[in-house]
Amino acid sequence: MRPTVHDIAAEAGVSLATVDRVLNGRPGVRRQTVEKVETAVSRLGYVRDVMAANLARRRIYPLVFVIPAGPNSFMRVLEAEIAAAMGRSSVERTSIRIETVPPFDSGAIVRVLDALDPQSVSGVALVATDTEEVRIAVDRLIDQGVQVATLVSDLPGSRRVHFCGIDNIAAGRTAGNLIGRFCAGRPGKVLVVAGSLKLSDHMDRASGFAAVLKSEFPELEIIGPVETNDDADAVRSAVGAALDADPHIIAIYNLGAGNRGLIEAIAARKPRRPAVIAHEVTRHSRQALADGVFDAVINQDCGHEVRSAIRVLKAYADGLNPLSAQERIRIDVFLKDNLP
Amino acid sequence: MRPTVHDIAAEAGVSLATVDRVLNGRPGVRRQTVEKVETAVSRLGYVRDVMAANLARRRIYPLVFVIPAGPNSFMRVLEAEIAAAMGRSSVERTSIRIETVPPFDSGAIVRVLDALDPQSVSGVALVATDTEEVRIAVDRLIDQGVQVATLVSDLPGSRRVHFCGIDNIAAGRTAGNLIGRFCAGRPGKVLVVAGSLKLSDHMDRASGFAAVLKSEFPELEIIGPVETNDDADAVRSAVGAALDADPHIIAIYNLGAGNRGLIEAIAARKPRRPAVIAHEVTRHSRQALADGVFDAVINQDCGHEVRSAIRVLKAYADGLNPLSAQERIRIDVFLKDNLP
DNA sequence: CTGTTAGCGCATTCAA
DNA sequence: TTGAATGCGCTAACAG
Repeated sequence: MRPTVHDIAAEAGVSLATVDRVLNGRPGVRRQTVEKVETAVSRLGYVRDVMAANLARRRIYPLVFVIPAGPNSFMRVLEAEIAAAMGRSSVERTSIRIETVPPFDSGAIVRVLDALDPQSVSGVALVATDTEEVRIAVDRLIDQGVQVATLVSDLPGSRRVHFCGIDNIAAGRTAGNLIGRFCAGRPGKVLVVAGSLKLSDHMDRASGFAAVLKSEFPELEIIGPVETNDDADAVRSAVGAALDADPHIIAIYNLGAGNRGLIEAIAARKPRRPAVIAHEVTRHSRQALADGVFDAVINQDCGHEVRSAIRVLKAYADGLNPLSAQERIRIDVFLKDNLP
Repeated sequence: MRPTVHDIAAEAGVSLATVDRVLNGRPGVRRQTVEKVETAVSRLGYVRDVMAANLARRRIYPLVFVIPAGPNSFMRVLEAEIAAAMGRSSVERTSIRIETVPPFDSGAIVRVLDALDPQSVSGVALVATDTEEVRIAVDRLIDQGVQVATLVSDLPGSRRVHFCGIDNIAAGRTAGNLIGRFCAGRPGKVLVVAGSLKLSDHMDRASGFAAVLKSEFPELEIIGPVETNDDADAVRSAVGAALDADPHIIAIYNLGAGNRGLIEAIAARKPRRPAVIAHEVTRHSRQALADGVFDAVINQDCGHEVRSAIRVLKAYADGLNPLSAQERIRIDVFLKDNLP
């Protein structure tokens, strides 16, 4: 039988309320008493029953997710995952709100962040654009006692408590490694397509990719990255133009969104067949894998990211820090055969 | 505010105890009353608070894991993950016991299964060998009301409630696809190494691999699978002999364990450098990826598998069925760059 | 600074 | 066949 607060109280010779105060780090207890309770705790090996605690506390965690609006399939999947989490909110004791903002619009993010009432929201998860004004807004929320985590794209230099996403440098390296092996020693050029270099995840992928090609596959030369703002039409014309202009392009790495445009540009230039790697499993990329248009897709499990964000935000709101192993998001590699 | 049993009781005009009886499907309630309660439930949209229920019930779930003993690194990692779960058992309300049995020994598995007291264990997870006697023992447990899930390797034809593992046919296909692309059209032979074809996961991988090579990479010819009982020394000599005997082997797929032997055999035959794919991230395979001896490792997250097994077994013990999306185990592909 | 007491939402005796 | 009362482990007023 594991020990309860009653056992601690008896062992320490104090009342339940005092035990509770110590356990929750509330003020109004003498040092002496605190220590008595703490020794009792460690002597009996007490661990609090979180479920009972939450039940008694009737605590709910008001959480806000700030994500880009627009047609980006990945972001829509992300939104669906957040919606799914809202469905579980009664059992997880959360109250989740989604705020969508125009993509790449730091000002809009800042406005949403600034409008938040720090009294009535315990945590915020946002897909950040990497700009100074967002950094300031995030740090201000932190100062107000709101827990903030970045989602998908990080905000380096800010004081966000956690980043729920993948190591994007490693993701870029992985893409580079795959492209290099798929080309198998054949020399040529690789077109790199990005959404926006104002996004730290895109920056990171580009640099990881370039590093691997330079050191391990020097026979491959990088063209780009060309910026498309994650717009499918822009991707289509950029890729089309590059392909038409340079017959030595034997591979393409799209490290941003707009896969639909990429697929169209390649389809229009059959039977030419570059090695292609893109990011995120969506309706389009899934189809492209099946059709043999894409060779591999690098993915982050956004369901996992959302669940992780919720766990992390709740934990920090309770003054605990989460177990890192559980919260690390994998860099998935999908071929057509191991698609989930 | 979400409705509670009190609200249901008031709405239906009955007492708490009656509501509870209906909710838990216990006998001793008139049809009339049952219906009154059920309409109240659906009208108010009541969902039971699982935490409060578990608190009141003081329920713990006695679980048994049956896994192979021996030096197989993957199994030792699996064991460590189970041990980690035991550490969480106070908060997860489980009581976990590990039973190790000699590898590939159906008789030993059956003995452990038969010795279980169905009254005092609510669920069993086992790494199954695919034989009739194990199937019978499992089905008998099921008949006795014990929930049984297979772990890592399935037991087709049995009535186990769940398989906690990957789709091994798809895993084999993935390996085939990667090997095919890494060879990039170059004709040659591929050596396939397996542990035991009495393991359904090994069988499945071999067939998936062969199917892809046949249909998509006909220029590659399969040698094997050679059986090694997952013994590293056996793998070393088998691979060494094959490599020495046939200079046309340009790739190796080890779909079983014993990676240490594989690494040694290849290292002894430098600078010959076949494309190599193996399974499971362990100390050895991790090092081999870093050294460039392995090109890719296909992995199943056994931490996820263990956690999933626990969730699933608990759910079935409560008469619920688990959410399939959360319980699907991914087929991970790791290069040296995206290793976790 | 410390203790008493009344719940949180649910399950479960024990009576009726 | 039904209901009243008690308690799970913990928190939070409210007193003292």
